[in-house]
Amino acid sequence: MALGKDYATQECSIARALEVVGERWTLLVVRDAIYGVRRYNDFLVHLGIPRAVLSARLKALTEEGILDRRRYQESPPRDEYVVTERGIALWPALRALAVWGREHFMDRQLRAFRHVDCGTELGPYGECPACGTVVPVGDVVLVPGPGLDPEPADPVSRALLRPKRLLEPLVTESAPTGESVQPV
Amino acid sequence: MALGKDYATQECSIARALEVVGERWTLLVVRDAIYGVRRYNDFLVHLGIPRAVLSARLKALTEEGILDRRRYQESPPRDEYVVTERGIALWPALRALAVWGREHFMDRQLRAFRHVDCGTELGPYGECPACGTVVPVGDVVLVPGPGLDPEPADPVSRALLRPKRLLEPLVTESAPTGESVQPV
DNA sequence: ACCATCGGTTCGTTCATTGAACCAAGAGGT
DNA sequence: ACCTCTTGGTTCAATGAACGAACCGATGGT
Repeated sequence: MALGKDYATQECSIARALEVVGERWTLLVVRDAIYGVRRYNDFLVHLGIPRAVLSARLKALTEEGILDRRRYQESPPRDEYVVTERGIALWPALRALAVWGREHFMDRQLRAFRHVDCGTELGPYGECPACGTVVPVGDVVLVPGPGLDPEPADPVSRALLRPKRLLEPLVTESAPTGESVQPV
Repeated sequence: MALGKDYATQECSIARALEVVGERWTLLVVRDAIYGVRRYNDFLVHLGIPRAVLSARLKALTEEGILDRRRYQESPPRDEYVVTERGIALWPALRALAVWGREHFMDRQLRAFRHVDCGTELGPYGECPACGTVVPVGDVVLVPGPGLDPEPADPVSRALLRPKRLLEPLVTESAPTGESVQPV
């Protein structure tokens, strides 16, 4: 989708990749999908993305085989978007971007990624320094760091305040009406 | 530049990175800079990018410390854009994108990256399988593969038909060599 | 004097993004 | 039956970015 008209003249697999995931928001959608976000509304509130753009991105990512749209209940028919192997394969690229962004543009660490087997923080290539192996995405735990807003507005960010294994579906506390919260 | 307005709400180093290099064309400019492209006109013809967009990207990348603009001759005053350490640090991300793009969307291999010391093709994380070390970008050779157009239109693509060490300034047919310029 | 090159800027058109409004199919309560 | 809420969208006018062609200015060559 990403403007194939021009990138197509490039004989380069980087350009080819960017045609697929180079558009605005796209990589953030994939990131969220790997974090376990699956529902339209969760993407919406977590990303703060316009609805029309989200619909377009989900559609394109599904067509490219990066997300898989599937029915998760029939009663009111509802679909969820689950990241595929092809989408999971973007993890090294996302991780490299995260390492670069943190190294060069962030003053504090927001989150860390740890190997679920031993708790060791992953190295720059997604490997576990203790075990000496590349850790599969499903064996990575996302743990919140000290620099994170302790009371974010959207339920997805709140769910991510607790350690979260990647790829596992995210459960948000969907509380429709009044209940106990807010000690100021 | 890259739409900080919205991504800024994201507490995430991936989003932060994409604010800097997530705009259209930006990562391809960085790729070319790592390949050794330094001159405005070489970027222009190799990327097929509109001049106004190229000017904006070079300016933004320079301001972010990813490129360094420096005078390489005085007679007609001419500047070149040289990739900095911060830009070189994007190499793992570019490489991960290239691996993903080739794996999932390309039928043939266009180029290969080899370790200059031993000629071994790099592994997915930019490591040399033979030497067992991560290869610094300056020790990588870009070699053309079989699927490449043998007679491309622009001089930059033609120059890249021969093996080319990364980071070394690219010399095109018409351009004189910048002999006095030495990296640090 | 004339033309070419390099590195841009300017400008009108086209295309994508944005945000607000609207829509529709259940589900649940009264 | 009726009203209302939730979920997952679509539509639309306004804005902003990208595109491509034209133009510009400094310099060098003939």
